[in-house]
Amino acid sequence: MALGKDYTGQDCTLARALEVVGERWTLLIVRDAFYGVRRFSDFLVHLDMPRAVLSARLSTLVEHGVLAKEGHEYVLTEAGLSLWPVVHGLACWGEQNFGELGPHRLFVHADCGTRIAPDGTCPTCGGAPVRPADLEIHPGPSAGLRDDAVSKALRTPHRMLTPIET
Amino acid sequence: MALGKDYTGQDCTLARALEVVGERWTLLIVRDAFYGVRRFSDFLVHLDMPRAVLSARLSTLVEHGVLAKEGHEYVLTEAGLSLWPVVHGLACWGEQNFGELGPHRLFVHADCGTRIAPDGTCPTCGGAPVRPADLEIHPGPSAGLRDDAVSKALRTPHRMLTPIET
DNA sequence: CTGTATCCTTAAAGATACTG
DNA sequence: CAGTATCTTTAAGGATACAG
Repeated sequence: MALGKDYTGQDCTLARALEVVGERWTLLIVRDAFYGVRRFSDFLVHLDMPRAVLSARLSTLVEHGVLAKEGHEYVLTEAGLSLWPVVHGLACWGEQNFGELGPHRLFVHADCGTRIAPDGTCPTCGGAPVRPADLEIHPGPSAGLRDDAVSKALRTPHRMLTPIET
Repeated sequence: MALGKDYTGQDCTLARALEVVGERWTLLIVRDAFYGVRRFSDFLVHLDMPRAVLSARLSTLVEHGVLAKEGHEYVLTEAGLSLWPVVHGLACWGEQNFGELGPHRLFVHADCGTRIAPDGTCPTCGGAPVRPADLEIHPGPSAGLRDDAVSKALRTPHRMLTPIET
C-alpha cells in the first residue's frame, strides 16, 4: 500500500482497523496464523513474499497486539483471534463470487464434523459461532498444487491453530 | 497498494477476495456505499481522496460486480451487499481494539430499535443476521466533527442504503 | 533460522489542470 | 457534476547480500 497508510481524516473505526490489517499481505499472514503457521520461515515460504516485507508486517501486527511473539514464534492474541469472522467471511465471499472450482480449504466443526456456514456458525449445532480452536482444516475441491512444506501440511486434515510441523 | 496487486501464487479464495477489495480505499468506498453514498462527488468529498484513485477504484468495483453503475450512481450489487458482514465485522473489530471513545456510527435494527451485535445479528430478535436494508444509522458517542455534506448527512439518523441527499 | 541492510524498480498516491 | 490527463513524489515491493 503506497503512500500514507494512515487514512488521515477518516475518523472511523473501519479506517483504524484498516491501518492495522489493511495493508498488502497482512490478512494473508493472519490467515496463516489461524492455520497454525508460527515461524518466520514458514510464513516466508508459504506466502512467497519478500522477507523484509514479512518482517515489517509481523512487527506492526505485534505492535498492535494482533500477534504476540513467544520466542521465535508468532501466535495470535485475543485481538487476533477475534479477527476470525472477518478473515473467514472474506474468504467465503471470495469463494462465492470468484471461486469457480470450489474452496481450497474446508472448515469443519470438530465436534460434529459438519462444514461451517459462511457466517462462521455451525448449521447442525445451532446458530452459535464456532471458535477457530474448534475447527478442523480439510483440503477442498481445488486444493492447491504447491509443494512447499506448509502447503503440504495444510493438505493434511488437522486442527486449526496448532503449530504446523514442517 | 504498490506493485502487483495480484497475489500471484496465492491460490486461495481469500487472496482472490483481496485482489478485489484489498486495495487502499476500496473498503471505505464500499462502506460509504452501504451508508447510502452513490455519487462520485460525494465519495470524493467524504473520503477526501484523489479523484483519479476514486475513479480507478470505482471502475474495478464495477468490473468485479461489487457495484453497478446506474446512470451516474454507483449502487451495491448482490455481491456487494453480501460484503456487509466483512465491513461491519472489521469496523467492530477496530472499535473494540482501537476505539477509545466508542464508535462513530451505531447500527440499529430498524424493526426493534436495538443495536446489532458485532457479528451482525440482533440480540433481541434471535440470532438471525440482520440485512443492511433493515438497519438504521445513528450517530455514535464519538461522531465526527467533519463538516462536509455527507458527514453532516450521516449525523442524521437515517435508513441504510438509501441515497444521501447532499 | 531469524532477521537487517542495501539497492533498484515500479507503480500507487497525490496534486493540479483540463474536458465532456 | 463526472470524470480523464499529466506530472511529481514517495514508499512499497522485490532481489540479494550480510549478520546475530
